[in-house]
Amino acid sequence: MANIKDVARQAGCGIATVSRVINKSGYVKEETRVKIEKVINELKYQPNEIARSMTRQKNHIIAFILPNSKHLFFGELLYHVEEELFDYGYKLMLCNSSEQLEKEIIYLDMLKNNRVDGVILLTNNDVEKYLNKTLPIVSFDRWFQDVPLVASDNYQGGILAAKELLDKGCKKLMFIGDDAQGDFTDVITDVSKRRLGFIDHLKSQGINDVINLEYPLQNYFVSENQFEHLLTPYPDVDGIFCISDSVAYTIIKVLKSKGKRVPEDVKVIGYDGGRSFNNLGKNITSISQEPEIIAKAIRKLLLNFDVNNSNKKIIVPVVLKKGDTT
Amino acid sequence: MANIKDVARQAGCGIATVSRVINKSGYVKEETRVKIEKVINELKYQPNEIARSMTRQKNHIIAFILPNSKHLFFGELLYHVEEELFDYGYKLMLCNSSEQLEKEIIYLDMLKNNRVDGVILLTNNDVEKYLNKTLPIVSFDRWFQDVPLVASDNYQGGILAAKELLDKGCKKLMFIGDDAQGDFTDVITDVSKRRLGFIDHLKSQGINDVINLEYPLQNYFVSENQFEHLLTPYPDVDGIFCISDSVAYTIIKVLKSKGKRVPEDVKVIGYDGGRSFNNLGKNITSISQEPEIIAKAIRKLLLNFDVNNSNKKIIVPVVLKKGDTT
DNA sequence: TTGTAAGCGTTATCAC
DNA sequence: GTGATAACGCTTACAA
Repeated sequence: MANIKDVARQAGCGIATVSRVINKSGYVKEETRVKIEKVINELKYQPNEIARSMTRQKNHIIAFILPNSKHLFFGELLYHVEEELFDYGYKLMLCNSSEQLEKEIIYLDMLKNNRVDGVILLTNNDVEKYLNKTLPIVSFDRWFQDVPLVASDNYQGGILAAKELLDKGCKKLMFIGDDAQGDFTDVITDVSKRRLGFIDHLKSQGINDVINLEYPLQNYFVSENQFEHLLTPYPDVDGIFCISDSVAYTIIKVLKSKGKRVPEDVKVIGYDGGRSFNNLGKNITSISQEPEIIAKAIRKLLLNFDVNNSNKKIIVPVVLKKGDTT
Repeated sequence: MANIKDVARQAGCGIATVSRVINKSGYVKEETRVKIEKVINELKYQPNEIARSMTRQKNHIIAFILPNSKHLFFGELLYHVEEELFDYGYKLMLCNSSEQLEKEIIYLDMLKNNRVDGVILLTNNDVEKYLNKTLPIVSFDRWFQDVPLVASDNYQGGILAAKELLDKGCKKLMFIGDDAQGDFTDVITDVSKRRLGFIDHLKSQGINDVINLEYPLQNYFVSENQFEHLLTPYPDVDGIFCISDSVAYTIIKVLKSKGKRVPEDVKVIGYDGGRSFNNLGKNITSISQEPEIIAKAIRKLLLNFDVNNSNKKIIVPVVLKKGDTT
């Protein structure tokens, strides 16, 4: 494979001039430029990106640390993030953490040694003390000290869900989620505002007896058994707002197994847009966040990263998408 | 950030010795080794991977070119491939092609310049002439000249589907897919063996009037309208084998809209394992391929790549997973 | 406007 | 066992 020296030799000039041509930097006489471009084509020369990274000490790669790519919302987000970065000349390195703190730590370390240009972080773990403050990092949905944040308007999502359930005449309401309200972890997740918005709005309407359920973080996979157990004490609930579509889906199955009809007996709302579960049966009514818009926000924060202004936030809007479960 | 020179200076030795210690290569006196390791810890030294890549002219990164990460099966495959590579010390670069040949070509070029260690290719496009034969490549489900292949046992999958439909008493059978049988593309996809296995088995049972439908490649997203149109001429079909779960799902919706009951009136089988569509309603009966096993096969072929033996194949087994649609 | 040369941080060769 | 030193292929002063 031809290198910059070959081009210089063939074109009868110095390598610096070739470099100037490739990078369109500095002055080059039109005549030499043409000559060099000709040689570049003949030799099919293309600059070695590793060598370029060597001088920059950056490799134009952005790493995305996330639990997995198996859940639809993550897969979607991943897709749009990659597209967005591609448009800006960056490549994406995928780092599945499987929600394990240890793996996140290993990755964070590795990424530093690899001199990636930045990291996107999506986690429920308390990685705060492992974050290298020199490396540009953007977090999604979880708040860390001095780390820029992108989140959907979780609070508003909670309000929208509350309104919908009230509209549909629900009397006995419940919130259920693993959104890390201090009982089980110290990480501050923006996601917990779904719960807050929900409860606050109901309070504002004079409803104070919301059943407020929390269960431990579970790597996003929850069993029916677990929910069965949680729901049993509340047979008269008729409206449930779930932290995610995935939870809503499981809850609906549990309700069915208990002989409840959805939405006739109990109305259920999820979060994420319902796209993952609009399949053979019902569509879930869901608070929808747009992965494409989130991806753009992340890219914006990451590529304009500034150490002195690292507490920026972008909150992306949400809407209620009516399905068949309310 | 400390570099190898700092360590050498601090330890009072040459950088070559430090290098030997880091890489556990060559002889180093126990005493010096201990001394150097001590300094490494003190300075929190970690080798710069870009510099390492510079000498190797390889960066320990494997790229995965695939249509997208939004479809569950792709998301799953991606997840397991990343895990598998991680275990072997490689990182994964995600390259969404959105099924566009142009984007695949750009990526192939880019990856060459980035000196990735290898590429995993999942495409329906005819990229054959853009494949750099010096770069280790493994293809999934599509056959290219001199490119190692991993595929599920598509032919066997077809047979299993045929058997199941016959077992369940179907009389009028149909195959439907975009599996590139020459009418619309030149790429040879292993996937088309699903069709072959299905039809061959039925023939062996004396059934020769299988309705054999093909439609153009569609970036994996197909509309109900399209299928509605395709199915209309065949109102008496009572057993359909679909190229994928995604297609099966849409077909089922179309059948329902036509007033057919599944599985009472028509039985439907998908391909991929049914995991994507086991949601609020029925589970799809499906031929299941295990992404985890596929990931291992890909890793094996890729990391043991040998130019002189580039026509290796690994066929991974499939099973029929009974759902509610047959 | 152009060329020389000094990095960038490793690994690997080759004397000692 | 160990240490100079030459690659690896580029960018970027600095000099001309």
